[in-house]
Amino acid sequence: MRYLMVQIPNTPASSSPAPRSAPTSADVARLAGVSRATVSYVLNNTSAVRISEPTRRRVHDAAEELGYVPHAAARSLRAGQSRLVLMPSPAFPAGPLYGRFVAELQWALGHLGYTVVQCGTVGLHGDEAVRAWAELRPVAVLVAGADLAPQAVTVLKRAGARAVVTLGPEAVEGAHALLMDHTAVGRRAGRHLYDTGRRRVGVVVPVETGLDAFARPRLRGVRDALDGTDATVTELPLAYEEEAAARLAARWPELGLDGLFAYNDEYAMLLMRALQDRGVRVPRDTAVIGADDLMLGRLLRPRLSTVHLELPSGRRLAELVDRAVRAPGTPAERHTVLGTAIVRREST
Amino acid sequence: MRYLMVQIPNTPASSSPAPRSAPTSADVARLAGVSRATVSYVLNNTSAVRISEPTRRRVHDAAEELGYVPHAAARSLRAGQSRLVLMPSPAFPAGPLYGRFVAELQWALGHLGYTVVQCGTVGLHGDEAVRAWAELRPVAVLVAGADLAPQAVTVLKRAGARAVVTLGPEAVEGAHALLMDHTAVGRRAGRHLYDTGRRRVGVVVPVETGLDAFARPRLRGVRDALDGTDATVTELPLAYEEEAAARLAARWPELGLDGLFAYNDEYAMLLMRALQDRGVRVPRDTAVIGADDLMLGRLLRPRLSTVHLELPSGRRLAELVDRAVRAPGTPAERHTVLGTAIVRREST
DNA sequence: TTGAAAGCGCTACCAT
DNA sequence: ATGGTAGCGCTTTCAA
Repeated sequence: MRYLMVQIPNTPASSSPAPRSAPTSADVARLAGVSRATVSYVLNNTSAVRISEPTRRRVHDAAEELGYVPHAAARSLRAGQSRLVLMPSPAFPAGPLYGRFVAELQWALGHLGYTVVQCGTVGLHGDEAVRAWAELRPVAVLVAGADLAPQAVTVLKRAGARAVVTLGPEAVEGAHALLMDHTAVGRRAGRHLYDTGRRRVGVVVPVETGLDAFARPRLRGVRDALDGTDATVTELPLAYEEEAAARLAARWPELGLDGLFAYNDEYAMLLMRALQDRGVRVPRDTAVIGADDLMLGRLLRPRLSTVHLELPSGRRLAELVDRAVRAPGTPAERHTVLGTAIVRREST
Repeated sequence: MRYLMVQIPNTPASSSPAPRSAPTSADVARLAGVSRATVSYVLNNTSAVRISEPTRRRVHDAAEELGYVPHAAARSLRAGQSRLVLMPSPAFPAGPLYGRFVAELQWALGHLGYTVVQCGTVGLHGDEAVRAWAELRPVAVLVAGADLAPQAVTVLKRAGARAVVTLGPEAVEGAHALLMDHTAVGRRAGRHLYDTGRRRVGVVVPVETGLDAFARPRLRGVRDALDGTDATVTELPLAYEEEAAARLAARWPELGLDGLFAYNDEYAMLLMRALQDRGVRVPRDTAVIGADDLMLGRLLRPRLSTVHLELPSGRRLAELVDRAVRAPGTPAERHTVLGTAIVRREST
């Protein structure tokens, strides 16, 4: 292998850009004694062009020697398209369910050659947030939760997003939708409580902002399930705090409820504990069911019945994204993807 | 306001770049009847240049009319530096503690003009992952957990990262370190158990990969605290599964332990439940203490004693990053940032 | 006060 | 099989 003297790279022509030392493809070309074009061909394995084996080796060696890492921004600027998939993190604290889903999705999209990044939204108004996302020119945007205006989709698409996908209770004009119909969760729970003989059903609705998008449909699902029966539905606003749960539990006798759908397993644990502390027997006096099928439900006594949620497969979603990116013209798909199943344990 | 005919932007000179329609600053300039330079001056509020008020208005109006969003990649290419702060998400499922910390940090860095993104690491070997990060040319990288080779720091710095910060039990050569000394957690727990009269102490060590970086130091902390006393320390490997906990609980009589530090509140809940199911009385037979001070600890019966963790303030970390970015020459700082405190409830 | 133009790093077209 | 080169969108210097 030959070694050449290498110039100090990036001697700034104008003084303003901060001097940087990351080796560029020009540096690799110089060291390998070839042109920048050849470097590009070799490192990208361009099939339309044949490069001789010795040249290939020289380029690879030079790249390794310099620790060359391509510049994604420059590449996507030239390509007119990035490989970036943007996932705004939801406003509410994400549970393990969502965490696993994201991990699986990142893995699948990674294998398809995309770079997935999550970005926060805290402290930005809707418009600002969407602008911030659009500045990154992602090739696709996946939004969990429902807070996306149709206009936002337009902005993102104009900024080059070839796929905008929402995961949430409602579809948005112009965007692909993975509809997670949370009324189904409520319907399952309501139906289960009814089938096990409960007639005065309370439904916890968290007061925490950001959870509304899920809590409202879950409540409505219970109403749907019990509509036209002799059962009643009582809405129970609840903050995720011990004191709030204790206050609610104190009112339990006057509420006279014999069934409770607690929004999810965590709120169920919170309220069930408060109820037990007040002497309410579960399930005899009041049956309790949660949702999400978290580990903690199995550890409670009585073991918590729950609505198991089947989130969409990350692999399938990755394929949807890839398809949409490759054929951006196709109309927005809508899939209903939320599987639900009752897991009956001891609390109902 | 005047309107001009606007050309179809981005008529591709060569056919290869995918045709795109995002308006550029040139489009804004055309519509406003000024040069691209003027557009840049106005939209960036460049103080070195005075632009007349009417011109400003025309530019702003044109930008709004077109829905112009600047192209971050082009900007950072020109600037030689991005505003991107990269946070690789930890391999293990992140709890609410970490979630709040990240949210606070994003907020603080956002206010300083940075764009924070989290990127996954699943399915990539260490080298590949670091390369993938480096391609994005982040101005700073914040790594939680300990899996960062000194060589990785070099790669990132050569790729333009002006600050590499690790948050974890160990410092890495060349990187700023926010040292979270988890032995302190173990020491607190061990000391507390000893002070409350326990002498045969078990310490849960999760078998889940990725947790080792925290579990080992916590175990060592307990050993440190009890070293030279008449107390014994028993290491208890445990998977986060009911069956594993039941198996461990079945061995409890032969283990003869009167104190337990369960790694964190979740493992504490898991094992405490299994112990109670086998008739072990908590705290009488065995005292149990967790860590992280999660809500669920307050809901258990007996209420779970725990080691409360004080994570570093997001705002302070944001300031550290900003300082490091502005003055990249400064030597790596090391701060010890993990506050710990015993929260004694009923389980000890 | 504004405009022309260079060039950041990269890739793909068209020569050689 | 390789090299020259234009140009992606942006900012900033220098000139007008």
